Amino acid sequence: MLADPNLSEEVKRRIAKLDQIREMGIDPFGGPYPVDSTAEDISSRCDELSGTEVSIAGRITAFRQHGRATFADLRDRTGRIQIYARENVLGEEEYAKFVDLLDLGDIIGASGNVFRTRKGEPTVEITDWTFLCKALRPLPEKWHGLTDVDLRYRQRYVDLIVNPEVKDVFVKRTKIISFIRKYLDDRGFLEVETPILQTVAGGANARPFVTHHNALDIDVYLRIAVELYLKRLLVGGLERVYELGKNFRNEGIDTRHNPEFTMLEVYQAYADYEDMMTLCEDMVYQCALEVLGTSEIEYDGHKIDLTPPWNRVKVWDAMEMWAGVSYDDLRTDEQAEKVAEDLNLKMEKSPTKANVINKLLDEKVEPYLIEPTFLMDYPVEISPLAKRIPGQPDLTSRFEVFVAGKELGNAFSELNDPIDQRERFLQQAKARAMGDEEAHVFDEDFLTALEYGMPPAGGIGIGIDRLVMLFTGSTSIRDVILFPMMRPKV
RNA sequence: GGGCCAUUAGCUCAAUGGUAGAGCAUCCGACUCUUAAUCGGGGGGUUACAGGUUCGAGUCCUGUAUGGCCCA
Repeated sequence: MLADPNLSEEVKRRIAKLDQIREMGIDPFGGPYPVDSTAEDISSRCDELSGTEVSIAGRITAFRQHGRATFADLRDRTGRIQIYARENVLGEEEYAKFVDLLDLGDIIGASGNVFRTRKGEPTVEITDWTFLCKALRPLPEKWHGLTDVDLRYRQRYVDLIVNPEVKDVFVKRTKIISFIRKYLDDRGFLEVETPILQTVAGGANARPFVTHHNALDIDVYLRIAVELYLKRLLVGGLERVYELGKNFRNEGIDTRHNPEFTMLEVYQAYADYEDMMTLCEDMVYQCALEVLGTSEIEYDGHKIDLTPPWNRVKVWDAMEMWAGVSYDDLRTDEQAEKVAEDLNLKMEKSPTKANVINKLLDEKVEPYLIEPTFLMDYPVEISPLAKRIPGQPDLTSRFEVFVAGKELGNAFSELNDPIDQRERFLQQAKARAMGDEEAHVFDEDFLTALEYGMPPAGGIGIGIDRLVMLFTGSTSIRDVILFPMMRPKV
């Protein structure tokens, strides 16, 4: 940085100040500081603390100078507090240091006495202060903050400094995740960790990232789901397991997709997809009460009540209602092709029965599911890991759950018949051979596991980023991921 | 992948094809209860990048880069 000849005047000025500060025997980058209060403490207990000495630390975000007295804003993790420096309190020399050496963005430690100004503002009149870190770059404008979305995502640290509401989103995110852990732990679920580097990336329709292990000299994939590993644990007798972690899918980036995202998967032996519906609606509802203090959320102009029970609609009923297509119209690939043509569907994949059904749901059904809704009983062709419904072998005990037109989760009664599972994998292999790169890969070891016997189970996957979007009113996934994927700047 | 839009001072934004500006930040001066403090004065620009048209381009054209929105 120091070698860069194109430094702005402001940065040059601040670098020059470093020497000045050091010459005075002060370390501009400080050390530990004995903090005993926070901005929030002082604001909320101002009258109680009035006249007592407090010690605080944080970043200076505004100055209001008045000659021989200066007000400044100091931000710490809890918020903003006003500090007041007066020449006749600090002495001429210390006050001059405060005015001349301190810049917006610097981090300081300060101690002084709490009081309330005439206008009622909780304030610390400082008697002593020290540099904890000199900032070499200036902060963005105080009023508009940083609005350039490109910069906000690339330099989230600046975004967090100047746009306080950004932090609120991520605090909520953390609370949501903590709540989910507690909810599941309390019900006897065991949190586990399964491989992120996998030699067979299964459990979902998606293209994986490929990397290479040098010592073994083999390509490995970053996981696209944890499903097949968690079900191996059901075989092993871990009857209630969950994993909360990153999945990676090699796909485009838009307002709903980031190549790495956070997923929750839960498996419960001796349960089925009905139990997963109950778990899903209850967990999300309780989570909203805990984190938001209400079960009513507002998202994208919609008022949505998360109170159970949520709507339950069968896929084929929804198809008839929204797309005007019935089960009998879509029995074969040939019929599917005709439907795609009649409805003028723009298919990016070949118009097979499975692809046309997916497309119809995507375009004609899902966007209209605003109230929390379980869309149930998916066709077997697009549900290769779900159990068939007894007496209706073309359908599976599977649901996807939608809120505000967005998919929040996917769940089913887990297929535990190893022979049927083998056939499903073979079907997927066929689709793969036909060029569908997102079709499931054949996993022989998973079949071996099933052959040892897996208890009947319900399983659910919930997209945590989507849930956080819903709870925070964010319309872009990038607003709920601290460091979203960005193309590198040259 | 396609279409549209954006990119100008550290930040937020202006500027009929004709001298690149404002607010905040910064610097100098005044000011001891301000809070977007106020008042006076100053400095700061490869107009994203590379070409082209033109007497003259921030502005028009072509391409590239990054981002956003919509479509697929």
